[in-house]
Amino acid sequence: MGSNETSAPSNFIRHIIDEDIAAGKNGGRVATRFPPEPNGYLHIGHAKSICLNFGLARDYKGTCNLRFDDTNPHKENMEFVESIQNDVRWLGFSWSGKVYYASDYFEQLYGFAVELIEKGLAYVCDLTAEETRAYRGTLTEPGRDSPYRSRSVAENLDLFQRMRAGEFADGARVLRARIDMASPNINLRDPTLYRIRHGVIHHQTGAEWCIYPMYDYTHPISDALEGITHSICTLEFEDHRPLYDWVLDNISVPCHPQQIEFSRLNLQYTVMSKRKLTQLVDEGFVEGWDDPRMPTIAGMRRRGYTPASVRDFCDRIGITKSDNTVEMSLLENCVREDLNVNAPRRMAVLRPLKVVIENYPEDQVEQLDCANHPQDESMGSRQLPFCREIYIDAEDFREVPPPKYKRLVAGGEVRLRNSYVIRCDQVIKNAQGEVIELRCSYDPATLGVNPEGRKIKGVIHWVSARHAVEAEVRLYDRLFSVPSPDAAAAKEGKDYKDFLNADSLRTLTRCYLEPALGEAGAGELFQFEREGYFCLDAQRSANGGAIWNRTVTLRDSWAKIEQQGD
RNA sequence: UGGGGCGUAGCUCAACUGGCAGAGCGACGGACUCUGACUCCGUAGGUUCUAGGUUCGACCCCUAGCGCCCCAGCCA
Repeated sequence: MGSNETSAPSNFIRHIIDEDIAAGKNGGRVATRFPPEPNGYLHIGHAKSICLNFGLARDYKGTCNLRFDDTNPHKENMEFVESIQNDVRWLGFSWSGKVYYASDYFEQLYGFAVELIEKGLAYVCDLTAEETRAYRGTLTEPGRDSPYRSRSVAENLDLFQRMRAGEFADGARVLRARIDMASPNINLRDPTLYRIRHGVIHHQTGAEWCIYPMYDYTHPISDALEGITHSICTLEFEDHRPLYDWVLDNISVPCHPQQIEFSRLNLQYTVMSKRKLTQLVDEGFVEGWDDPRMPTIAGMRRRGYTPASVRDFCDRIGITKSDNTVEMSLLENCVREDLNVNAPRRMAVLRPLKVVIENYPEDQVEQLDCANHPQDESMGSRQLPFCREIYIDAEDFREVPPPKYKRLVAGGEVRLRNSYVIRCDQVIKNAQGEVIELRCSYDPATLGVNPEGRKIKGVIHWVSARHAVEAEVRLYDRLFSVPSPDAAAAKEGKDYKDFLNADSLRTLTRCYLEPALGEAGAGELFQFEREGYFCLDAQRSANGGAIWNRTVTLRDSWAKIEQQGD
């Protein structure tokens, strides 16, 4: 849990709630709900909604229900039901009471439909889907009444009962609200309330029903039945609010929740629609819903994001009604800020270059005591073996250094982090002229102290070649090569998948880690000094070795300097 | 050419409902440093979508435009 779990920043929804409380509305009670459909994994956009709804309950001493909006069994399943609960819990929230399902209300929903029929406000319509569309009219032209609109109450009651009894085939009839086919709001042109779906096994209700209620009908009633006070959803449902209110105004429910809409989150260099994420998974563009490149909660967890960092992010982006696309750097800042404080330091060499310290005794090994965190003594220390052969990162040596380079160069000196100062005496190359090994010498007087009379500017990380543990390291980059894949696709007449970043995953094998990392457990996070933050994957590599996922790099001002030099 | 929304710094959001337009992130510069990290200090960046109007005074109120998003599932 985060260190400073205060209440979230204010926003227009909190203003509304403040006013409601001041006015004594709902007896000062605040009840929200998070209503996902179990047809996919939760993503960072859902996290925004979760933090909002559960955060409201937390800050106003109210309640927040977890309710599955499970009215379309064709697309839903238990894997999603379970992953969603998992992800909400992981984010650090607990729902009030039991887990709710819209399907819990199927019987009541049916009863309210009968009530609407009896009031002459709903009718069974025999139009096909195509005919219904044709009768609906267009954005600029009104629709026409269905020929079945004026059926008698008795006939509607009989037909609806027989729909439930399974007498009619899929698509043969639907139950529709009787509102206004000429409404400028298309959602009010006699929307469908129930459709027939034979042969699907619902994950909660099995084969009990062959008619299923629609979202627009189910949602307001579920909210009212649960005594929700503020029903918060995203902007695209704004047009549906009159229908939400119409349903509640015309049936006998105990209360009338207020629907409030806010804008969904867009994040640069990724996509957020469940349809697209499903496609990336199903068509194998990523390894699964929890692929660390995915903007899913499961993916971010596997990548090494912490719950606190995700919550912090959600607090910082705010809640408004404006369309928005948040920069990836904000998300990255949130993880770095958390991990900088909480992740123990370790050393790992990702692109090994052998270094032999020729003046160090062949059979000697020193155990160096190293702080686990430079600013936090309470994190303790660990032993780090040092010997004659070590590995450094190939990037930390240049035969011909670029300007401002302050790592190891031929004939130059550098500080080995937590250890001695060494000087490069000889560069050994293979037949192709590639540097394959360095011969160095160390200054025994530089352990824990700076050398006399000269300033060593560079500090590089290293591991003992004799003691290192080997591992696979996966470096992740943005999933897409453009900030807004959807916009780019639309503009260039391509598919969003055409903008997938081919280098979003770089796998490094034969990386060498300091021995202490050999004892890490799955999910553990460390800062590999000078490289970034890394998380041990629960999976093992093909040869049974450890896999470390890079959560995020360290901020890298050298990369900028280097780029400017080019 | 219907209906519903939204326009404040590069990005995301504030601005006590009419009283000197701010913050976080990012960018740039510097200090410090056994992580080119962290931390610290500083700088730049605004016609508040535009044009009128009301007012002593407008991001806020009024009028007219402009731009962008959403809606024609028996999806949610």
